[in-house]
Amino acid sequence: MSAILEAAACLLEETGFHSATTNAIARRAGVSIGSLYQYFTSREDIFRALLAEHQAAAHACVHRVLEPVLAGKRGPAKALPELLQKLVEMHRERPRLMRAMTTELAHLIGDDGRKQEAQEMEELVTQVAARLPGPPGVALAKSWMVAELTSQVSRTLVHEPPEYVDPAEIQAVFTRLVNFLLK
Amino acid sequence: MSAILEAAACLLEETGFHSATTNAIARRAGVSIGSLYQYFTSREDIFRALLAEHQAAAHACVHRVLEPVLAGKRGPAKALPELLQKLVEMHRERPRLMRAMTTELAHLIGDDGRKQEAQEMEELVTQVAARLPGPPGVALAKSWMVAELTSQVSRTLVHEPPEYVDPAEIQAVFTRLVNFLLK
Amino acid sequence: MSAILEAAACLLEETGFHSATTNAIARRAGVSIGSLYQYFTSREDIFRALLAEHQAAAHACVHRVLEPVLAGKRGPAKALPELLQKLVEMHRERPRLMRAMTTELAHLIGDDGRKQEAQEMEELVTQVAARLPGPPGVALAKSWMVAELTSQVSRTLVHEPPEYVDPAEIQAVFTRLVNFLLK
Amino acid sequence: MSAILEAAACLLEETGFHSATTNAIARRAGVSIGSLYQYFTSREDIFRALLAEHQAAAHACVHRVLEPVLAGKRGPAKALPELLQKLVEMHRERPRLMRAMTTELAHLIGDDGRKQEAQEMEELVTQVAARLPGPPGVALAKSWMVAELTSQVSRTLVHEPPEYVDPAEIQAVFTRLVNFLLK
DNA sequence: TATGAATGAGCATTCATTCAT
DNA sequence: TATGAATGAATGCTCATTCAT
Repeated sequence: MSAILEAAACLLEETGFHSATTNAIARRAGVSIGSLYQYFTSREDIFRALLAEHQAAAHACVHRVLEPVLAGKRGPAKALPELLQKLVEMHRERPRLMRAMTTELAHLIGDDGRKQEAQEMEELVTQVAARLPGPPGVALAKSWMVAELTSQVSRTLVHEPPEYVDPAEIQAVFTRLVNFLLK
Repeated sequence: MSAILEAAACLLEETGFHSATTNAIARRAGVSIGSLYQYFTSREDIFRALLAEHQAAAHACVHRVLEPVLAGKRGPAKALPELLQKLVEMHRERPRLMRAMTTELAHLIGDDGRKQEAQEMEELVTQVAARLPGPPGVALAKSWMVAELTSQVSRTLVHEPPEYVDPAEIQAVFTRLVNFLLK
Repeated sequence: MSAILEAAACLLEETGFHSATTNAIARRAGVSIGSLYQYFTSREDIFRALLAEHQAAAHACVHRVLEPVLAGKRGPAKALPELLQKLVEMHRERPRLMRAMTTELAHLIGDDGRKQEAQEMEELVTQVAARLPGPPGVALAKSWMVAELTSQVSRTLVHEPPEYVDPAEIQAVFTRLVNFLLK
Repeated sequence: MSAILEAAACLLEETGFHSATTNAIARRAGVSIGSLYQYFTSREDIFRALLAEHQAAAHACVHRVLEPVLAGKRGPAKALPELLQKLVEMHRERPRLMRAMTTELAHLIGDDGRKQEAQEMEELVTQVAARLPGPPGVALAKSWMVAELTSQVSRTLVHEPPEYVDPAEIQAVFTRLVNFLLK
């Protein structure tokens, strides 16, 4: 099963979603298509599983960094630059695969998937907001904005790095921004 | 030709990329497939044209708002909240189509397309940065960050609006952020 | 009209029957497809005309050499080596075109075309046989055999020249053969 | 696989290359198009296989008759009339199919195929020539000429039989010719 | 007479999926 | 449980031909 997912991931990286046919995946995984269909109900199912795997990894990454914050043991303004760093590292592990997931597999995320992801984000955003001073509505907006910023910047930094901007300066500006919003 | 593009757009909105077959597009556009292939060299070509049309519209929108800024007649910190507003409006015009473009059509944007888009953004970011006080490297990073934030927030606000956050507060926070960075 | 035929011939030479589409022929000939269909009723019609043109040329070639023979002014055994030579020269003028005609256009020669060609050959074979000594049945068979041999050898000599055989020897053997049969 | 080839052969015989579509072949063979493409990579591939099958049969026929000649157990002048006879019989088995192969399928024989066929012929011609008296160059030319004559006459005798010539006389003339050249 | 945009029947081919072994 | 040959619906695309201008 994980062999199948890995095969799908490799083909995705190497030649794209289009040419990652079920037969190709099975061959690459060293199993028969019959077996492939014993573990996955359809081609989409395979890629959705891949997506879920990635999402889980991302969540683990986020939670690992944010746990001390949620536990009140660390200020969010301190943690977020580190989170950005960790997310960048995560994307950099298999950049082509990561990119393929957000471009070629984006259409597989149904409304359910989107809703679930939104809910998980809501939880985090809300909890961080709760630790912020000021009116709750404002804190929520700030927390949400930081979340958006972090995910967007981490992705862009890996997949469309702006060559004309110094990454260190981006980090610095990000840190100042986070301090401005979350203090 | 525009009838074909419109047909493709409608099908994309209604039933997705997958079912927007060339025959379906032609039928919807009221032309024969033969004619369709007189104007477009392939199915992909149609959708790439659609993408280009959208990109052009987005650029027009951005330039309209930013022109006074680039001309030195208006401060960027003032203009950006308005830009956010305009972008949101643009996305809201045909939200399903807009969404489909970034999910189902994302894989059609080749490296060339990405490069071109990056270049156009670089130009804008650089010009705005030039009007900012402080060291150029920092100004560049700030300008870039605002650009990322604006595009991300405008998209999310339309396609995954966080129900638990007050949009007005988001706008307010965005404005404060922009003031913080671009002043 | 001849411009169209020439265009068809060129495309046949250069890229084969398959890619010699009516539109390509018209473009190459510098006329519109509409005009093309004013002169020819169908694509096949064009190529059949080309074939007929070639056939006419071949017949002219044969008759030019054989006329003195039919007029009793020359012995067939003398004339045939010359005919072989002339046919080879004809094939060599545009070898690729000639070859394409016998491979790619062969299927366009319907039963009618075949019948007509056979008739024209019959006439010639019969007339030559009439000038031959011996029983008529035998003379006919000899004459026919020489005709077959000449057409086959002239074609092969140009299109599949056997590198391991000396062309001069082939000519010599051909001459001896003709002398053996037609004297 | 052979069912597919047989189906292709039948359709070729009955309605020609043009109407022998892949779907028609599959239907006639009693398999799905999917299966057809499991055994052959393309439509052309099917017909090329058919051609190869025929070529193999022809070679078997030739070798069967010529083997004693090559082994020195029989004179070539004796064997060739028999070879002509066998080739005629071969063509007569499925004349329409045979004819279709040389007209409708001729364009599928690429330069490689032609080269290979030429080589196989060279081998035979050379070996027969080696058994002939006289200078090698002349023997080669004689041997080649007989080969050309045999293939041409056998084909024509079946597909364009000259009604005005007595087949028996043709055979007789052929025999005398062969005796003249190969003795 | 010339034009060329429009037509659409028709074809080769793909690939997710099934099911008998 | 594993296999992989067989399936066939579905699709992108071509190109000879027409006809209004």
